[in-house]
Amino acid sequence: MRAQDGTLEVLLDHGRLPEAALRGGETLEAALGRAVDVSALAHVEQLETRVLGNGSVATAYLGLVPSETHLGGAWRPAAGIALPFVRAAQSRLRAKLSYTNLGFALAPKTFTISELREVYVAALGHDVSATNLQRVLIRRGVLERVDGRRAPGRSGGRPAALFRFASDRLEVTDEFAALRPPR
Amino acid sequence: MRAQDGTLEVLLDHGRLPEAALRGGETLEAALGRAVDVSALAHVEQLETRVLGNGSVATAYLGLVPSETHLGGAWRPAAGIALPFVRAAQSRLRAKLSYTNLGFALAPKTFTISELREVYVAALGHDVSATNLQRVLIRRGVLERVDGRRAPGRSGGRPAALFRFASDRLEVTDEFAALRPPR
DNA sequence: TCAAAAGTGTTTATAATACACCCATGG
DNA sequence: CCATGGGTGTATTATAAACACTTTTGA
Repeated sequence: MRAQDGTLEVLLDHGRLPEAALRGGETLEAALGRAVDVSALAHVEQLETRVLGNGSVATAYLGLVPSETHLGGAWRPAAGIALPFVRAAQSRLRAKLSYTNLGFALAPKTFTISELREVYVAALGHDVSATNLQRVLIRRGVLERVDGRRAPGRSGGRPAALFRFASDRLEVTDEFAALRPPR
Repeated sequence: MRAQDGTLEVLLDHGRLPEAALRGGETLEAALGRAVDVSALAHVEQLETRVLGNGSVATAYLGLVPSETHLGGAWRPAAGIALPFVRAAQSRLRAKLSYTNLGFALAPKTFTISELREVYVAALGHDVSATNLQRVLIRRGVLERVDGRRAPGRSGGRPAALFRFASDRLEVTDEFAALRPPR
């Protein structure tokens, strides 16, 4: 999946999810490597395994492509795809954006808060305040300032500060609000 | 897994996790039914699928047994078991207790807050305040009062009110504290 | 009447949202 | 100098932990 122009998209192959058959002795990840170009994926995680109608067993993965990475193929808006695996991927993504640093896998290396906001809006499917997004992620230590500023467009405006994710590996940045251990 | 006498336990079969081979065309759940008595499980969910050393593919499930349900076999404290599947199950359980009503699958049908506290302590691995546990779960609508009280023991004390879980199916009762949609 | 266990009232802490206002730039 | 987009300061809200205190029982 990727967040492009405010929309969450899925890469399809002839109208289906990309797939590859498991060869004997091989790891699941090795088979995944034949289905997609994993070098383009900033994050991969396993979803559900199910027995399909034809009796074969399928294990689905969620792979995330940063918006600056080019990965050719038929990208389609995730909202229009009713496959259970795609639903599962969307809901997993939405949840993890809330309590981990997973945004790193969708955003470019450096970005303005406005650009990051657009990524979160695409993935979460609801509006996000740039002001609060910045403060939450800074407080959690997920975002870092980067030198320089983005020049404003033709219509003016204050130049935007640049940020990056402090880590490019999945980290749980926040415990759940409820039932945390006593001090 | 089950929470028994303040300890989280795993059911083993000859020192291993119970397992069954998948027969052609069969669902994964059907195979699961040959590995364990699923009628004793109040909740089942899939964990990870991995290729084992011998080249076979294994899909692990987490099944929860209420503490009042008798399910014979070799129950062992989960803390002493280093298997990756068991670790994954524990951490999944801990997380879901925080933001869902999953406690219904470990607790008896009706219980006092003290008894429920013991279940949560076993599963979470840290102390839990009965006072706050009650208030959080009541506020969320997860717990309901039940008529009657539990008589105190020999040493006296106020009789405890009885409660039950409002639902016996998994429900997400609380959004994550962060990044929730605007009103 | 005292110890034990259960439960309530109230304060405190934390972390998010909401919103008014200030800053920097292009035309 | 004003429209535009970026950013900060501060108030409000939500939710849970902490803790003092009250209730109800057995002996």
